[in-house]
Amino acid sequence: MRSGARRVTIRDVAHEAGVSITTVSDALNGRGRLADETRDRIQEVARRMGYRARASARNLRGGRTGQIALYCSFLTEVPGGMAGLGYYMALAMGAAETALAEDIGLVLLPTGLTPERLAAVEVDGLIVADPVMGDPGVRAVADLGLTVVTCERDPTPGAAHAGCIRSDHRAALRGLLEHLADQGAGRIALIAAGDETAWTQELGAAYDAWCAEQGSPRLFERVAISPLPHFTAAATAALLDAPEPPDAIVCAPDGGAPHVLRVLEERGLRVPDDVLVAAGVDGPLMPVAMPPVTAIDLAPAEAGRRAASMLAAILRGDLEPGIEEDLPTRLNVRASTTNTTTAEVRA
Amino acid sequence: MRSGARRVTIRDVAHEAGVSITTVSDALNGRGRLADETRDRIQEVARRMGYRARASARNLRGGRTGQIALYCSFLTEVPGGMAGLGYYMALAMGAAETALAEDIGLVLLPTGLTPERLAAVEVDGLIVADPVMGDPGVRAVADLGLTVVTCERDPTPGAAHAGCIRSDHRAALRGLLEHLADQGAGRIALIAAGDETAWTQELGAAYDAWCAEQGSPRLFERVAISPLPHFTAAATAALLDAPEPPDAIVCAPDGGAPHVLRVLEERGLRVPDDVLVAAGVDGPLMPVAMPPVTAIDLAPAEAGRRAASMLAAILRGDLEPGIEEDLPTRLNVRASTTNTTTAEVRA
DNA sequence: AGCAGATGCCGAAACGTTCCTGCCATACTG
DNA sequence: CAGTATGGCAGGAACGTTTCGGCATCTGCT
Repeated sequence: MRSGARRVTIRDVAHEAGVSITTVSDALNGRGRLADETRDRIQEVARRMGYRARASARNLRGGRTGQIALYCSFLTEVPGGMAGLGYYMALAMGAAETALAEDIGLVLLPTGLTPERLAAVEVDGLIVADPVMGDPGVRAVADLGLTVVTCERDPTPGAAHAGCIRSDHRAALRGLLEHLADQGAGRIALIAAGDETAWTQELGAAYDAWCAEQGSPRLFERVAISPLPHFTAAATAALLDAPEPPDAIVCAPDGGAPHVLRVLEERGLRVPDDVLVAAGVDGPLMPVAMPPVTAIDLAPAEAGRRAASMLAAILRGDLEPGIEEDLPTRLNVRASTTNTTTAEVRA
Repeated sequence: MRSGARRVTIRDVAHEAGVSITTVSDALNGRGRLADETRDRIQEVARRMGYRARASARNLRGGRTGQIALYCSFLTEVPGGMAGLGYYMALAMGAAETALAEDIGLVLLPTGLTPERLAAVEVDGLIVADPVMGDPGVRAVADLGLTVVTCERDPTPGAAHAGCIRSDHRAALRGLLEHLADQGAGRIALIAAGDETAWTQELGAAYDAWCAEQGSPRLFERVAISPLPHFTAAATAALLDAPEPPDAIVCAPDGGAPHVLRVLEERGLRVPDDVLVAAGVDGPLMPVAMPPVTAIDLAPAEAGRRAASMLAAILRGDLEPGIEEDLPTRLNVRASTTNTTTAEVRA
């Protein structure tokens, strides 16, 4: 407990090094005109004394806050706010990791924040995960002039943010559909949430394109995201009760696939023998389901890392606003869509 | 985009109200000696102008940061860092919500932080979720004099923090064991992680006490937390292969129960008819497993809220350090431990 | 009237940075 | 050799807030 030891300030360093405060600041921040020898010496002294610039002073002077926030837009749509938690936690951890490495704090914004409350948060920028079309909170912070980087495009008409990390979900779904077709499926059904996010929109578009191209039937069920178990089960039942039921079911929403499995089991249908099942979002549930479920790995931690990195670069001025970055996804093939092997395969 | 509009400062309010800066500060913070009429008038002016004290200035002056951090100690033990994500996300959201209501930002600390890096984070206090015995990061911040509130006690010998939110896991496990006994189980096995956290320690102690008291056999398997699927399956197999296998299995680690179910299914054992199964941590997986799994609801969101609230109160000086608060848990009984009904029951 | 204490408000320092400006050398130019 | 550029550093204002101490004015009391 050496809390009595007063924190070392820039003044202490200047005194110790026998130079002025200005010189110390310039030396540490790489500004000004200094002799290399002086710069090195001051950096050494600062390191030895354990000096760290105080964030509040720097921010006060610079008009910044040194903080970015993470706002999970899609989560607010869920009354309980508790769907896809694993996905968002992974994203948050990735973002926190990268932000901290840049000396930026990642503050977590809870779900269900009013736009006013959201606008009152003191941050330099915002990462919006899965922006929902027309989210009033996102609009509020954008109107405020806050720098925003989204994970997935903002489907709101006219919305333009500083940056975006996105994946090619059309290609990803297409890859999955091709895999299912390879395994012999001809009547592939898709269960997806409404079209509030770019992700769900792209899935729907890719599915429609595939059906048109292959001349295969369009077996598409939209489900509300909450309560997921009930709606997913109902959608599955509806698909199975149709005159010509599917021989493969892709369940897009995070955590929905187990409910599909349950309904199939109740009806005595075997997976993958009678029906193939795949999930749109990989997560801890998928490899442990019975059978393990083929799923698209959206790499949420990497998305968080890249979003934080991009936001930091834009705030620093190293990157022009208005950019997009592509994040590759991966198809994790598991037993639910293959009977030749139960081992996990990378595709 | 009215980012051009300069932010309104205390000086603007003072000028508008025709008083000094000091008077405005006193009026808004409830300090100083002011006529009630003056105080009300200034507050009204400030409200009308949309004034909010700038955090960095306040913090610079006050020597605070206005931030608290959340550190998930148990997560660092997992190489992938990805176990129990749902639990921690719920906790984080609860904490963020309450912190923000107190005008405190909750900054998320990523897993795998070195103690030095952790100590360099600028915050007034720290919430440590599930402190692991001897966590060097926790020790580092405690030595620094940071105020720490833990969720669950810190099992490290000699560790004493400012506050603690804890649940009576002995009673909770005892309640579960009694429920299982009521359902006819006589040979109840426990699968739990090592004894690094207070939670796992209490579970072990409660289980031992129960066995001794009931004279029932002690069927206790400790599993490493990662990779959970493999170890849980192995532990289940070991229990079943014993000369006298259990008729009920309690799987404590978050997300472990489905693996128990899988092994049972592979062996042709029916749940709950042949073996009862229960989980130590409720979560989104449990109600959707096949069959739905009875589990102890640890109320992580509420734990987060209370921890943030307690930490804020201590930092404010409204609460003496050294307190503990009890958080009740709830047993969610589901089909995996009852054949009379499949509906979820509250106990 | 004179004095003590209470009441109501204000001036200015301080928190720790960053950065604009200025000063003094020295080197270079014509 | 005067004039000018440039390298190397320091002074000090500014960021917006809190807070200590102080200055009036007013009230009540002797």
